Amino acid sequence: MPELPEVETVRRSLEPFLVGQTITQVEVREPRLRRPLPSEFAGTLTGRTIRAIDRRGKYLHFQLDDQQIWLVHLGMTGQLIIEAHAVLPLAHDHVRVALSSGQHLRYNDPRRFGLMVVGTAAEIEAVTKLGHEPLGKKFTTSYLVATAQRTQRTIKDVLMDQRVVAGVGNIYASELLFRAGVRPGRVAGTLARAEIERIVKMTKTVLQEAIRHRGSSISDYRDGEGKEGGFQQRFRVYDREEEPCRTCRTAICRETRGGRSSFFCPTCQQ
DNA sequence: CGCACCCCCTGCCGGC
DNA sequence: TGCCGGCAGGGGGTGC
Repeated sequence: MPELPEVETVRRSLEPFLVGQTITQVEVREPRLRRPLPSEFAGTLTGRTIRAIDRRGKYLHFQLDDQQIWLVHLGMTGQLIIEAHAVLPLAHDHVRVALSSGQHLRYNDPRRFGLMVVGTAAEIEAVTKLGHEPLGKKFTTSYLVATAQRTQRTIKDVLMDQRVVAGVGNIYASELLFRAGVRPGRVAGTLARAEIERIVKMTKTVLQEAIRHRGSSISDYRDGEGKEGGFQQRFRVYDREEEPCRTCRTAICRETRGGRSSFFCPTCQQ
């Protein structure tokens, strides 16, 4: 569910509550996430202090003592929610963390597509294998042109490949391609440089705008305090099949490839 | 190696 | 009302 803007919003919302806190107790109620949590997971986290919270792509990095990183990926339905006090476990609360402040952090994830790993930076890198940050300086037109030229995949598939650029998912891929005026099904290598340039620019614009609106809440996304985002009200194409394009009133089209939907305006996008 | 397909899991929604 | 199929923001493994 959560893409870069949602993960960044969660990071910002948790930061004031968690940085400087020591983990006093960890309860694993369901270890069967995308990768089973090892038996030593709780012991490894207990007693450590959270020095900072960083984000890389759709992953959160809780920086701990001794160069260790607690890596968290929210999958489709994962939530990290801070509670002022211990509360009774809710359905799908798989991991619960008590903090020195007396507050508690719940990891709730109905579909269990999320991931947690504790390890060094090198170990985390081997797990995540991410490309450039879309909002960073290295994500440039030249980089995306070069990447697009050595693949037969569609531009949307390339943008959603986390090894190419880290953090774009199904919603923002459709939204940024609308703004760039490029159809999601175009083969990446056939795009003109000017089109790639618009795509790179709109990737940054749309992600920044979505962060400003605290992400998109379709059904279950919430930030660390349980608050909804607002960017879903600004979607131009995502989940708007048959609805009029906000620019030209043409009906928005939906296409499915590999089980995932793409949305676009057949008039505004070539 | 690149890519298409299928799977993982639960919940919800629409149609019959 | 109830059941069933399809779909959902994620990623990974397999086999061609």
